Amino acid sequence: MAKLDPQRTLWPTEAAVSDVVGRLIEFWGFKRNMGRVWTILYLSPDPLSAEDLRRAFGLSSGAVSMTLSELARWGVVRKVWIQGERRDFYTAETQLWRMISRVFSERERREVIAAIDAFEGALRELDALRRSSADADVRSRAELQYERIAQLLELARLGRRMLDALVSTAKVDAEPLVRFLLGQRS
Amino acid sequence: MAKLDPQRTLWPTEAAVSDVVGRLIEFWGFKRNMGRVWTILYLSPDPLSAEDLRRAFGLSSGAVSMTLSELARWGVVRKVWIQGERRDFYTAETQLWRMISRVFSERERREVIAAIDAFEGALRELDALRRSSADADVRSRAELQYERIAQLLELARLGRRMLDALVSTAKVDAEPLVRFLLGQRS
DNA sequence: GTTAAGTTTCAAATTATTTTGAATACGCCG
DNA sequence: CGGCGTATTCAAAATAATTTGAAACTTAAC
Repeated sequence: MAKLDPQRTLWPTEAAVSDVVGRLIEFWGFKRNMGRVWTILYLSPDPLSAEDLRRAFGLSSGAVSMTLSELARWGVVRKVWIQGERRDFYTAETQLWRMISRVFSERERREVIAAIDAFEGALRELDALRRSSADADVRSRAELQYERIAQLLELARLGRRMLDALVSTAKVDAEPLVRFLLGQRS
Repeated sequence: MAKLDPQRTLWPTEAAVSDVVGRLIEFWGFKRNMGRVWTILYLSPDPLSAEDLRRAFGLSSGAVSMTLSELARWGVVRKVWIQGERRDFYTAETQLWRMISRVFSERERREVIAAIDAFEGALRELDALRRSSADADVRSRAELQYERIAQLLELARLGRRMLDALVSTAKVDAEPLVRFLLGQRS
């Protein structure tokens, strides 16, 4: 019914771009197929069905289903209703910046916060130790470790601030950050 | 000979911190053991031998050797000579910021640059296509893809600028960047 | 209510990564 | 040179991650 043009085979540029995005994303800790599937949706003028994607990459139906639902969980792909079509169709989120900030705020932030907690806990224990231990060697080792872990903590907090800045910037508009970075180099 | 105190067993804080760093680093695309080993070296007052590390984590000698040489390749761990000791000893790079910027500049940058190249190549092809194709549908699809890939390219370039800023900042001193980020939030 | 197209799930198979440990290489010392 | 203590390498084993495909499930249409 919908005048979709379910392309059978990928254009060379589509193949190349989806591949490079897949690689980038894999490097980033996601599955390569997530990047490839997202890219094809992103480059498609119309929403595509699971079947279209299956054909495009020669994946199994199961793999496509799982990849799509994972992409949906990250909010980078959406299901869309198409008038008079039985099957589901999918589109990519096209606001790149929003996409990235969502992932940052959900995933990276969680990791960094866990690290911060662990560092803080370790600092507390080492502080107790350096005050209470009878053994001078232990005290001095605790001292050193305290200093070093404090450094790690500082770094982790910097990371958290960066993520927060990125995310809150993205909520409004990417421009300010972009402009800052441009300025930085000149 | 050297009055090292090759601890047999890790302190709880060492175990906890090395674990969390391992996780963070794994998340970042390195092996967990790289993070754990680096951390123990970082928290040690004296250089440690491969054997010390093997014992600390219960790894095989092969694994330790490989982990250390990988860490050395990334420049985050160094071999040190110890007077009158036969075996090799290792210390961690303690300048965290320098460490990170080295990894960024070598690894992330490579990836981003590859992506930029691929995007530029795709844009050239699509440009040719939208000018030359006889088929209006093809032209309009090429048009759309051109726009979208241009977005990706812009993003990738932004990423490259961020990495460059980070790295060049780190070369001198992390402070400016830190201060900027603090300012950003206030 | 039944059928059929489409989707999701999940255990098993495949594939990729990491670890082991024995063999080999290295380097120092007498 | 030869022996000893270590370090490195690498094929095989273990483990982890991904993919498959068939069965179970959902939902729209009749």
